[in-house]
Amino acid sequence: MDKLDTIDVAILRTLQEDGRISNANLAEKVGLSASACSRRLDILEKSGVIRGYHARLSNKALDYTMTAIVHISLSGQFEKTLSEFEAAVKRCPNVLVCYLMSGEYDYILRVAAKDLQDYERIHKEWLSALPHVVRINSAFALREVIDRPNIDVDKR
Amino acid sequence: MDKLDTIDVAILRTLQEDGRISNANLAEKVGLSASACSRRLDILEKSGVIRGYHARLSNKALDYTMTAIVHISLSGQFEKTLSEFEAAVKRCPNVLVCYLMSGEYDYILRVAAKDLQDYERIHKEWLSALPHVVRINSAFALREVIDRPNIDVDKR
DNA sequence: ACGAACCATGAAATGTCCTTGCGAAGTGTG
DNA sequence: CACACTTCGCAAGGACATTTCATGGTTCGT
Repeated sequence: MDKLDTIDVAILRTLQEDGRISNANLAEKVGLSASACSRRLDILEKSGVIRGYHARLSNKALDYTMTAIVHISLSGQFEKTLSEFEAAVKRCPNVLVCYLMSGEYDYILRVAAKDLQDYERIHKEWLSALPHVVRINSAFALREVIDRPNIDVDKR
Repeated sequence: MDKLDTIDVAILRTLQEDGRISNANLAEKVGLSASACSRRLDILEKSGVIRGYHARLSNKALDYTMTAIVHISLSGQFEKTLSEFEAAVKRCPNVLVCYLMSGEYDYILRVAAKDLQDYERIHKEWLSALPHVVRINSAFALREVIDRPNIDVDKR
């Protein structure tokens, strides 16, 4: 993808807000004909600027009301240690986010659980079983203040 | 929404993976006629189980390659203190996630930046300006190991 | 300046899709 | 059994997506 012009950004911004808008409505919003809009969208998808479309589900409706932030330290920073840990953590379905970090802890995880009892199970079955871990620190989210899927494209 | 049956879960799982699939293809995948599928989808959307559809953009393509995790402590836990802080943090477009937490820090933020210089600007213009803050701790993500939009619906 | 190559566009056409109405089949209850 | 209730599939009409094609604008090199 060479570069994004004003219309591309408008398309991205619109699809960020409503990923299921029809091509016809999208075209009208960004001031293009349907055909031109369809072609540009095709390019944006194929070039990788748009990585996919996803339904955002209500965790509440799915009974996942609890979010835990878990800080983890490993016994070393060797590449083998890291990759073994990462392979294991990827297998846990309750881990939604995992970053290798600079700073005090090596990894930060966001874990979804149904309730405290469910988290206890996850901690026992998954987190405790992760290799090379020397320290785990769990904290629980009391309230979700912000949860944006992406940064607003306007601000790029 | 009363409860989700097997077909509902199949619909949700499919839309989580491909939020822009046509109703006809979706119907075929879950083993329903297009009309029945369209009606069920309508119910799932209106009842709030599906909170929206969003295009997932390439942060790389948008030049947002840097992720910072910011821990923040406030001077108190009074409701007024919290709500003033939250109102302010919501205005910063670079803050993608913000949780009120139990534990050592009061809030955890995920912040998107273009590079270290951009983060310095965000820190100066936004984070330092947040009210009631007594401690800020920034750590940077070296690698994104996992980034799932939702928990896999199968595992509920 | 001129023409060729290139690119993005809008209009039109065609095939597909979405939604609504309708009747039928299944389920639970009095 | 009879009734209410729900969900289904089918069909039809209108909306939509995508391809084709001709046009206008821009960028080159001569």
